[in-house]
Amino acid sequence: MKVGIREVARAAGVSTATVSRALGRGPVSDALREQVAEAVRATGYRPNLSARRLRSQAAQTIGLIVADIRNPFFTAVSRAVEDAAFASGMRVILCNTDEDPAREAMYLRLMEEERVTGVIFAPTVATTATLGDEPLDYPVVLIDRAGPPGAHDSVILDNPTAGSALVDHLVAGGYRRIGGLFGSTSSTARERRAGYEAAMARHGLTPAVRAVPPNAAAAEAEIARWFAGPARPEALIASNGLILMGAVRAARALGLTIPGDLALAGFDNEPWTDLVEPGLTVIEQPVAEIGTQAMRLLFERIANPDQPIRKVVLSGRMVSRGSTLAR
Amino acid sequence: MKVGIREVARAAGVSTATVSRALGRGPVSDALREQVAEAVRATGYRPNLSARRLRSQAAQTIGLIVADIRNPFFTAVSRAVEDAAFASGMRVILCNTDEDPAREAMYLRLMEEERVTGVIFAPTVATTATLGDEPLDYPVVLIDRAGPPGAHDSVILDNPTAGSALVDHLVAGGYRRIGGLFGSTSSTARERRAGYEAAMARHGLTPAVRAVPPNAAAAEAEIARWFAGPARPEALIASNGLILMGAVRAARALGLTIPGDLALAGFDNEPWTDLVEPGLTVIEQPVAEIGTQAMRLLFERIANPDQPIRKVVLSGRMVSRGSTLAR
DNA sequence: GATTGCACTGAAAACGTTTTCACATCGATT
DNA sequence: AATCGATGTGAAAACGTTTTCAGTGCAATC
Repeated sequence: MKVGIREVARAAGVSTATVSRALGRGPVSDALREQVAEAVRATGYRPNLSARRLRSQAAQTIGLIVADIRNPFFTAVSRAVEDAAFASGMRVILCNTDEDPAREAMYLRLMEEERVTGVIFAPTVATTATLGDEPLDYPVVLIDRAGPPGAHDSVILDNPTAGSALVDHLVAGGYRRIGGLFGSTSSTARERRAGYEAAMARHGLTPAVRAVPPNAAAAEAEIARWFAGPARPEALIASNGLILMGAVRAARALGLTIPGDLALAGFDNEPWTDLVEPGLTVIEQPVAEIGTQAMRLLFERIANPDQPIRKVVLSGRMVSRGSTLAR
Repeated sequence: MKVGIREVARAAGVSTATVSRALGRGPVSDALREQVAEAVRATGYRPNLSARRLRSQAAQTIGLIVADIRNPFFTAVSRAVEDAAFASGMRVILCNTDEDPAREAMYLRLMEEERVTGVIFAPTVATTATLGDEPLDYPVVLIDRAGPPGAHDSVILDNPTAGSALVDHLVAGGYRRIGGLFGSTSSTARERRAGYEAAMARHGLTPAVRAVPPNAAAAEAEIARWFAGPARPEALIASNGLILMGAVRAARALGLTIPGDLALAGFDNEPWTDLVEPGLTVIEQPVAEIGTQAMRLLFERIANPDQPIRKVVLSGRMVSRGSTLAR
């Protein structure tokens, strides 16, 4: 038999309004509050969250839209987001887009139908361009990837600086022909590439970049093609953890020693990067911080919808390991 | 201005009932169906899913409760679950318990309040014991970890066989003093341990097991203690990917060569296990299959609540690599 | 002693849908 | 020609809460 607030009210000898107030925070006398608590216990009542959401017009739900939860970067961020959400009594709906703009659009629409409290979103460049066009009816915080300036709050890494830092590090180690392998779908990759190119120019070196879909297999294949040609780099910078993994695989497959034949540096200080031999030099991203800051921005935006757009830029930390040993 | 089904009905010149039917699958003439579609387009109507859920008593939501999404095993499973869910028009709420029975209980209750369609759950042993006590009002499919027999559908690995297989493999390679490092919170670890012990007995060897919290740091520390003592194993079996990683770190820290000083084998064929030198011998779990099978079981249970309890046991696949090279 | 204000309570409306029920309409069957 | 069943439609009820509105009682104030 189904027990609703009605049955609780009857059991406690009060009105449903009083039950609702006793359960939430409403002005109820201590005596009645205790009666209601007892009635809840006796009846085994569980509030129906759909009904609550409908009436109170507060979904208490946030959407988290990322490329692929299996990317450890997003995994870590999502964990932080979920912790923050549940701590505030909110649910999280997780969506994987596989970097597909059509799926991004679909999920953005779905979030509208869910009447979500807000969305945390890592968009592809394609979607980024159209993001400002028609306003969504929920606040959005962009993570990892920047949107058109001034349209949405965002929390991202200082990508240009990080990209430059890797170049500087490699140059200091005596490397000159430094190639770059960057993801083709995110603004993040573009910014890292810009930092790479700026640093290369500053050092009087000619950049050599290739863009790939951000996954290990694509990166590995691209490097194989690259090394089949004449202009082989002596060092390689990978714009994220998946591409970096592809690079390691490619080096193994080609029989290249690291860093002797090819120095390697990249992004994302994933656990395996110091387990391979030699360890990989990476820019570590403050993954948990990105998630919690995104939630903070979201909550503050909700509390104060008209405040100016904010952009939190976090610094990466370079972790220097054997893969970029000075030659 | 807010647009509900009411406004659409007015725009289309029909009743709200007709709009509802035209949007769902109800008997509506083609002419009106087109009128409604046009009105929806014109008004920019988006259905309110909370209202729909409340009225139709179908949450179209499934809960996924795991220890920690950052464990690559759960990451992969969750991705498969989410793909299957969204393909069926369902939402997924992801919950991390950190192996804490209190949080498990909390989330199980929360799922009740969400009136979820069903739950996919990887419980700790502590919760497993009490799972049958009070019936939940949604169907549950257990993954990775078995519950009390006959209480819930489940999809798990053939853990005893997998555990035995690793022992057999090591014994065939000439190893005798084979230690086992097993997680302390899951029935899975227990089953793998049982397989390990059975195989050891069969080979006339004395087992040496230690239980640890299932994370890399704890495993590493335990191995350090182990090797500080007198009875050092010459091979080690780790009951999951995190513990295996801890084992590798410990070996590195202790300056042990693999497999010379210590052979290593474990579970979960994560990408990094063949990037370390030497590659690690592991039992690969069909992670995506586990997720999709779980969803299938869930859907079939919903369609037919009274069918007998089912248990899908999947086989692991041994991937033999350098870490268990014959001595 | 009447009035004000505060703290609490219940009846009923509201949230935005789907579903039930009743009723037309119409072609096919008796 | 009357009846039936199938099909399409609208009015209104229902889903389970929260919130509004209108009190009620009681202590404090004038």
